[in-house]
Amino acid sequence: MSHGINKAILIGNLGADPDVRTLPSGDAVANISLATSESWTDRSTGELIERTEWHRIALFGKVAEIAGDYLHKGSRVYVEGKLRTRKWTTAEGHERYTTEVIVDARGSMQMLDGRAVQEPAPPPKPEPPKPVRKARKPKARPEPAMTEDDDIPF
Amino acid sequence: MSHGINKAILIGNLGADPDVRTLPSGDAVANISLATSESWTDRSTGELIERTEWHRIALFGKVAEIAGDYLHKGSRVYVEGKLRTRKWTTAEGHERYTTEVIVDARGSMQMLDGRAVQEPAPPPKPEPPKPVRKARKPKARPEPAMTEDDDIPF
Amino acid sequence: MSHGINKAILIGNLGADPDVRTLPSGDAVANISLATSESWTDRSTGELIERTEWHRIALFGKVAEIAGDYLHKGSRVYVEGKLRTRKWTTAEGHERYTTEVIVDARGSMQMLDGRAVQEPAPPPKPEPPKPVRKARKPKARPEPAMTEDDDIPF
Amino acid sequence: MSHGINKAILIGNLGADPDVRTLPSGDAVANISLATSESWTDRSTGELIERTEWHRIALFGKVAEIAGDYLHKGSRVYVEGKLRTRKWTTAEGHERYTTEVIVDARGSMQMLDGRAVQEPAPPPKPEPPKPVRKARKPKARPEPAMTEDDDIPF
DNA sequence: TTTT
DNA sequence: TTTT
Repeated sequence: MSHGINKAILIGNLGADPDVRTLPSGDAVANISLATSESWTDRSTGELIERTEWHRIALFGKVAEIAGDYLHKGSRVYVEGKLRTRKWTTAEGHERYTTEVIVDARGSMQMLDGRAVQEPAPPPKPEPPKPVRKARKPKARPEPAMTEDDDIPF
Repeated sequence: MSHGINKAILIGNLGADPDVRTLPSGDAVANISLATSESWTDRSTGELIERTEWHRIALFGKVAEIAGDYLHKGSRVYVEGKLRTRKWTTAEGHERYTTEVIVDARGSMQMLDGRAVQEPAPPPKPEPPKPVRKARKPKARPEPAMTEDDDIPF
Repeated sequence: MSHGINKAILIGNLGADPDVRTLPSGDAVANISLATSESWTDRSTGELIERTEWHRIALFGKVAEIAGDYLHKGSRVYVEGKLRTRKWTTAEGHERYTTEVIVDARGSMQMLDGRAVQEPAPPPKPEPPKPVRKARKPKARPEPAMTEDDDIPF
Repeated sequence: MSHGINKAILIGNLGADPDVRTLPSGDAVANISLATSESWTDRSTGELIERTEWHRIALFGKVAEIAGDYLHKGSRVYVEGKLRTRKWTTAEGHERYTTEVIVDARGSMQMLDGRAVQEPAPPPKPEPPKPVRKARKPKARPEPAMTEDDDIPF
């Protein structure tokens, strides 16, 4: 029952370790800062220009736990989510707006670094929460066994 | 030579007529405010919730001109671009950040309303041969009348 | 636990009414043929060229029911799904491969036509019975109640 | 002037080295076979299922040359292009259809392997700026030396 | 500020 | 035919 599409697709590297917290509901939230960059050659000078863009990403639920467990500063990830601009208040009481990419059960995150454990694509779920509490400790998890038996058309 | 993907895909409605300006370079810039909305049923109350998200879009060049010529308040559009957060200064001299979706020659915009002239032709490309046919010059045609006797493989 | 991204995003018009069936499991499957087109000006002749591409889409579950209820020949839709190439056998016993865009609970479909609800379809023509289910008559659904006073940043 | 969106976004691994050819026009074409996979846990048996999908990709022009120079069997890549189903004829004179993802100047390809490196990042900070700086000319053979020491605000 |  |  929604009209409209709101989608962001990013591939970039984390500027710092994820900031993981647990909501009162028990759900995890992970905030990460992701850098994407593009470069081009200046037409007049001929020099190569590079520009880096920083994105604020907020992951919720299962994907937040995975982020907390496996991502770290420098990690390269694929992220798919939706844009959300939220209002917040500075310490001085001033209102500010920040735009983030929200990755919940409808979105997805995938690690693109060498070795990594990802996540099964879970079905739809409603919405992301808000209030935040404390961080949680990352835990090392074993690699899951994989099976296969594909039909290969080509 | 860029590493990273920075992509936003939106379908929504304009909250107001486009604000079109001309840069010193002569290029056009169109700013639009786009609403996307999503809705879901609250699990506890069972009531239908709707949430609207507003996006700032900045179109450049040819696509900005098209926006200025054909879009208006209420128009539904598809927009593909990249995220960019830029710093600006308030009248009081305070710094602020705003995130926008930039639609330039690498991005695209398409009108989804009834009648319409859509997107500018894509950049140079070495296309492979294909079943091709001529089409009439556009210029405000009535309805897309999307039925044809194209060769349908299935 | 998946590595890789497999995503297709299409906006186009249906070449025919959806073909809706019910699986033994009771789940619905809707097959639609979707046309997307692109056009460009030939560099040498200067004439406008248009090319139409036809896509086979298979929708599953809830979205298949919606397709059956509201889509018809000519409908414009947004579709997001994954590519799948499947093997099938011709009446003569020859193997063939067909690539489709699969839209399941992880994908999405959205109608882009003005009014979602179309007029009742014409009476069915005499045809041999099959595991085919007629698309249900469009039922007028209640307008989603507007709630929420979204915080509007701009 | 095109109406419709036809987009495919894939991240996967090459099943074999690229097949690169030169068209009569002098343009390069590279064909690659890309595997994406998804996995899930079977609800009844509880076992982990994995399914691999193979995609045929045809790259044209500059991106085809890059593919030929740097990609090889096993390479992980991001690919964005459009779907195209083309007719061809078997040695026995039978018609067949094959769907491919076409990556031309409007599409894009990015290598996700090896040294697509991250760098030592500076300490975190509150707000997202956006620096622009020069980067060195890329060299043309060995490895795409995709690395930089971006200034990271977080 | 949009739209359904 | 890839990868984890």
